[in-house]
Order: sequence, then structure tokens, then C-alpha cells
Amino acid sequence: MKETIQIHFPNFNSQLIEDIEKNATIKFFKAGEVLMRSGQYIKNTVLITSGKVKIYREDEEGGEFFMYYLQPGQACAVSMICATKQETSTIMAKVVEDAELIMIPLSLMEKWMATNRTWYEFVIETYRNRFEEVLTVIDNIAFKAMDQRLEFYLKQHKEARNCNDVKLSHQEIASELNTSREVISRLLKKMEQRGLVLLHRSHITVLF
Amino acid sequence: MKETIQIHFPNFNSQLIEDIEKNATIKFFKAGEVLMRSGQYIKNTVLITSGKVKIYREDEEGGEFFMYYLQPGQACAVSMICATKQETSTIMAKVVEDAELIMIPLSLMEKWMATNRTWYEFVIETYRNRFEEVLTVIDNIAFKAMDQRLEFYLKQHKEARNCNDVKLSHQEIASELNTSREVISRLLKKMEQRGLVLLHRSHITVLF
DNA sequence: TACCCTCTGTGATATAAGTCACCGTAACTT
DNA sequence: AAGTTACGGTGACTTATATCACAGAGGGTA
Repeated sequence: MKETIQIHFPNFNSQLIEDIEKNATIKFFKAGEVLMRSGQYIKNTVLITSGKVKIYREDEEGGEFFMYYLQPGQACAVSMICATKQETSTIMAKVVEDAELIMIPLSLMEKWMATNRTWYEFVIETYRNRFEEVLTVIDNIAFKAMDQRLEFYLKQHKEARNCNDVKLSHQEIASELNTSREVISRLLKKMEQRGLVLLHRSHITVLF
Repeated sequence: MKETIQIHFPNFNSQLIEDIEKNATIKFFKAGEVLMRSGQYIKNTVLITSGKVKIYREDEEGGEFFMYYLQPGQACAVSMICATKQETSTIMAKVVEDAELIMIPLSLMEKWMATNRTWYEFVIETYRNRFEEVLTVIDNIAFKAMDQRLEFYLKQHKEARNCNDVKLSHQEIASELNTSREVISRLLKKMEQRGLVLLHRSHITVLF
């Protein structure tokens, strides 16, 4: 476990790694599992050591709006934020690639903020990055039309998975952008005509 | 100055208040002045002791999308976030009611995080609240149509100014929601017919 | 092979929102 | 009082997006 943490969180000092080993628990999730739901109480701060997690905002009618990916070496900012106040989650986190997660009880997360500099810096850095990320999300939905949002979405997925083949159906993409399948199908068709993508069944090759 | 700080930031301990008095500078801004632009370097963390500040996200074509208000007793989260990394601002802050601001050099802001518990808690709390706030913004633009967004917008303004009379022209509202004046005029007309508002020139009475 | 289910394509139509043109009026200026 | 400007109202039109209906193709399974 020590090596895994060192590799993904190289800035953690040895004291912190020791504390994590002693107190945190490891959990494994399969692709497709939901890690956290809106409205659930949060009992742990989550660090990711392998796999991929997608973070969504949900609405009352069950819409699932995609915001960003979490990668190995990162942490769920919302789990830190809510932890501080024993509050319920306002987001939904779904594992999309088998994942190994380190679960840190919130009392310790709080304690380490005061006692361990490397943890403190990691938490602050996490806040910063996620704040910037959600501001980028706002830019996209506030200022851009669906065709540009779709391009951005495909780029995000290509980069997060490190692979030009985005394995998603039009329906899935539509849900994550909160629009309808037909709209996505038509926009993708246009992108194909412009030479930006190749369309296959449940699978898009990104050429940009 | 000591009293002003105590009133608006009751959780700051005396050591912190003393440090602020010694090291921070006070600045006054008139309504309409821009406090911070996208792309500008941030040299201070900003605390508000009087007046109102509005925070916007800007796009390349000069669009100004309204996100939230800052009130006395609050701080600009983005100024804290950027401060940490000597980065440029990604938001625009406009004073809309004559304001008194405490400017804290970023080196001190950083130092106090480690040395003063009451400051640390205030900063974390600020991150938390603003993060929640931008997530609410995302909900609105991702899931709601313009009529609901307009209602929410009017409610925000009513509450922030503590006054049922929102003194804004249709054009100003349209810009802040990134739409056009005609759309706002028509939606407001419908709201008036439903008895939700009274329309005057450059001024709307909110009845809900 | 026959069947089934999911995925995709597409036409027709509906609705929300954006754009253009123009006008009347309130408020301000001098 | 006359001129000027910002503000708001509205009709006509365009465009983007949403919805409905249906058909054909791909891939799995009995």
C-alpha cells in the first residue's frame, strides 16, 4: 500500500503515508457502480489510486449532468467540503473504470489539516483545481452552443481515458449534456462530415 | 478599524485582528467600479466590510455572466485560490454598492493559514460556501429554462439588497443572464400577468 | 437461422430563444 | 420647450433545440 500511495501522491510525507496506512481503508469498486449519491451523508474523504470516476450534478427529475473526471492521484473535493460540516453530498460520483479508493474518516481529514503540511497543501490544491474546473463548466453551458459543448465533451473523454476511441452511445452522451439523443446524433453526423470524428456503434473515434 | 472587523468577522480572534490592522490596507470603491478583471494578477485577498460586490464570469466576446453576490463579512474565494499560486484571475468583480474592502497581501494570507486557526477556518468556510454557490449556478443553467432562471435571478437580487425593488434595466438583466433584452422583456411581462412582479422604468418590484 | 433488443438515422413538427425593425415614451440636457 | 437618449413593447422572422414517430442496421442469443 505504501508504494501505491507514494506513486500517486508523491508530495505526501512519510508521516502522512504512515497515518493513512494505519487509519484509512481501501475499497474496490467495479465500473458502473455509484460511489456517492446526492443527498447521502459523507463519512469519508476519497482518494483515488486507480481507475476513473466521473462526477455529476443531478436534478430533481433524475437528470445527470456531467462535470468532470477524477483520476488516480486526485481526491473528491466535494467529499472534503462536506466532510468539514457533516453535510450531505450535492453531487453524484460514478465509477467508470474499475477503481481502488482510499477512504479517510473525516475526523482524521480534519485533524491532519492542522498537523500535516503536505496534507494541507494537497487539500488546498484540490479545492483550487476543482473550483477552476467547475468555472470552466459554467463557461461551457453559459456561453457555448451544443455543438461546441459536444466537441469539448469528446475532448475531455479522449484525454481522460487517454484513448481516441470514446466508447459511449449517443444516448449516454445526450444524458450527460442534458439534451436529447437526436440532437447528439445530428451534431455528430455533422462533425463526421467535417472530418472530426468517425462514427461506429456505441463508439466514436475522435480525430482532433 | 478593530470594531469594523469584529462586527463583520466575529470569529476572528484578537491576534488575527491585530495582524490585520498592522498589515492590511483599506480601500474604498464606488458603485460601478471594477475591482478585478479576468486575466489580472491577484496581489491580495479581499475581505468586504461594507457595500456589495457582484462576481461574474467573462467570455472572449465580452459577455458578463453573473454568478453571485459578495456581502460584508465575506471574502472573495477566487482571490484566495489564485493567491496561493500567484495566478491570474478567472473572474470579474464589480462593486455595485459603495464598498469598503480590506486588502490582505497574499504572503500573509498564506502564513496565517498555518499560524491562526480562526483564519484557517474562515478560509475553508469561504471555499465551501463558494463551491456550493457555483454548483447552484450550474444547476440553474444546466437544468432550467430562462423563465425559471429569471425568477431565481430576481430572488437573488431581492435578497442580496434586502429590498423588493430591483433597480436594473431589462438590458442589464439580459446581459447578466447572457440572453437578449427582448427575451427578458417578454418573460417579465408574463411574470407581471401572473402577479409576480410590478414593472417600472429601470426598476422591478418583486412580489414573491 | 430466427428473434430480440439496442443503437442510429431521419423526417416532421413544436417550442424556446435569438435577431431585426420600428415605435412610443420617460427622463435628462440645455 | 425642444432635442436627445435610454428604456421598454411588440410584430415578424430565424435558428437552435426538443419531441414524436418510425425504420433499418448491428450484435447477441435461443
